[in-house]
Amino acid sequence: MNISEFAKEAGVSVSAVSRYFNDGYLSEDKRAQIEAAIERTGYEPSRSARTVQNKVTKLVGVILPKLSSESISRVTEGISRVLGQHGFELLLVNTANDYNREISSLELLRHNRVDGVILLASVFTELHRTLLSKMRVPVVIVGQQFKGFNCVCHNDLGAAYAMTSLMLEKGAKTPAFIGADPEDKAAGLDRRKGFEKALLDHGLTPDPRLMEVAKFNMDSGYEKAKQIFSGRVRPDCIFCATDNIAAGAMLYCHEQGIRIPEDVMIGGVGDSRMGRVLLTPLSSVHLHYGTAGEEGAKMLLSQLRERGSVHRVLQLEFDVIERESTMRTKK
Amino acid sequence: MNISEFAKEAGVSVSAVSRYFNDGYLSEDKRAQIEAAIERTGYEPSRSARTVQNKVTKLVGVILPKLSSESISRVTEGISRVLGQHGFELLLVNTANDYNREISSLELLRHNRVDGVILLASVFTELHRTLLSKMRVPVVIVGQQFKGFNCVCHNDLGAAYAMTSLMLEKGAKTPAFIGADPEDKAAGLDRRKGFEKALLDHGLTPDPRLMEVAKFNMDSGYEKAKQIFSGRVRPDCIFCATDNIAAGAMLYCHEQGIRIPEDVMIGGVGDSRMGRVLLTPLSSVHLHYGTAGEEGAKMLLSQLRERGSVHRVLQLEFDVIERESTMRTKK
DNA sequence: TCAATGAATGAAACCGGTATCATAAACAGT
DNA sequence: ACTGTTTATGATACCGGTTTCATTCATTGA
Repeated sequence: MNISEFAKEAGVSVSAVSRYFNDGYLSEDKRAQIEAAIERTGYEPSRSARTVQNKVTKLVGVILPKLSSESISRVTEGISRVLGQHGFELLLVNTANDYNREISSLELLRHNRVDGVILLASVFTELHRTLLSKMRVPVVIVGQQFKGFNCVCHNDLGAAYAMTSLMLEKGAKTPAFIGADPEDKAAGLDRRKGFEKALLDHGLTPDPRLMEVAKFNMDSGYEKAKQIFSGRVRPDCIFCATDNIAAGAMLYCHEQGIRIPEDVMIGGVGDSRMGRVLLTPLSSVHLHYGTAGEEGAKMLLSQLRERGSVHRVLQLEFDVIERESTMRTKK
Repeated sequence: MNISEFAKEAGVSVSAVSRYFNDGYLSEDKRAQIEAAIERTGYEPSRSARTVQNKVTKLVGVILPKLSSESISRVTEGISRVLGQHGFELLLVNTANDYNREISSLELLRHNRVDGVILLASVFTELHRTLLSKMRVPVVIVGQQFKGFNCVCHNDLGAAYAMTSLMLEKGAKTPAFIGADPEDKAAGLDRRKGFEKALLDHGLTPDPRLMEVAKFNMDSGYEKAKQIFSGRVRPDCIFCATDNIAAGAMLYCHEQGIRIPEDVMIGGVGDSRMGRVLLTPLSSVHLHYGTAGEEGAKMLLSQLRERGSVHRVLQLEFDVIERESTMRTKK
């Protein structure tokens, strides 16, 4: 059923129906007639037809590298919470960590289809910059800081610094590091910088033999821990850039009979649910993923209200959560 | 830029441009002219305008109760994989376990906006049936079996039966059960039935004092384990309807010095990543969540091709994964 | 009493596309 | 040369809405 059929059914003009759905001048009786007709027929105006005219889709594109990650799903949940409250829906694009798909989905959303975009990317390139600045709709980046764009990010450096310091202050002298791809500025580079800064501030020098780069999963953490422990220098604590990596490292230690925290302390970042039930409960840094999603969504909404307003960067702080894996008594 | 401006820019007629994007008769030179003009201007036809005409949105609505669950995110990943390959995108609706939002999102997607719907619901009511049968677009239900509709589900009963049997065959005589809401037919009711059937087939009778219903999280599993162990009858194995519940139960046992698997075996369902790194690695049943999502998407695509084809139900099988938590030697 | 104001109304133009249609040109068959 | 078929083309109606516009009608103020 289209608007003119419906108008006939309701005994009013097409314009009146349109006004009903768009808050125009309309007498009470017509309003009532239309409401009654809706009750009878279940009529609902076509979204696409409306969009042709007023350019509003009430849809926000969310581009993410994968779904089955606790941090990402928490962010997305935050996004959907806030956008839902404002009558927006989510167009989800899962790039499956594929650089090309990330680029092509940006292309896809460039003109069309969505009112705004929230991007959860890990690695940013020049092509990103080019595409992002060509976007016709507002964009907010969550989880990374990218100059010249609206961002909601975490204090990754501070988080790594805090966790490393915690271990150093418990007496660790030969700290190891298992990090993530440094191309990923937040989880890779900044967390490494935080680790290194903590060492320097405590009178230690980072030892490259005790520093490894892992992938974002447990198995990789396991492998890198193995590599570190097969070297000459034996670490007495390991800072891992993510909880998943830490879990892998912990698994290796348990297998080898290396005691946690007596022989080696382990600290992670992310405060994942898993960390609490690990072989040894894992000390970690809680990042406010849900809040990041919510704030990202709010930022997008405000951009939607006043286009071209100044770019803002919101950095969220963190909480250190200490559990058994760093609970040494000695100072 | 709209189609007529673009047509002028390319030096061809509006019809030619439309034909270019819709595979009609078109000479090679015009095709080339249009391609060149696209290169210059970056023109792309408006989705909404096309939709008004041909009623196709290339959008599939996915309704789910939450995002931050491993099983759900794996299913969704499977869905997005298959739909993406066929040029569809996902309109995600997160109902946050809110019954009303589930209903209202079905209403929302009823006429408009999407070409099809994939529903991951936990509890089905009569209202669901009414709404679902009123849908103008094809619907596929994933994770539950709901008579008269297209479904992709797991063999929940078989999975529970297999895991329980595994423990019984290792000599367990007083099995306990921590299940989920029986309103949830798949994870609640069927898994309980599987447990009970395994007992009966092994000459045992289910003992209501050893059966509890938990929420879908660790804390609840912890509480219910506590409740069971504070009763008179002490179990020698616990079958838990989900890995999360099992993790909570395990946590309680460790705290109380109850040894796993020596004093009590524990088995779960879902084969979550967490299970592998628990205090005691957890035996579980692997359900093919990713495949379920993929098959659901394929089922929807085939419905989209031939509307009104017969309803089908696809039940996926499972794999029992044995880990330490049930590794007793004695028969 | 009469102009001015503002609410209410429907016809028609318009949004940005697609589909239909009549027509032209090119080619083959006889 | 004449007809029939295929390819190619642009004007135009149409999809289902919104918005503009001129017009009517009821108030209000002077």
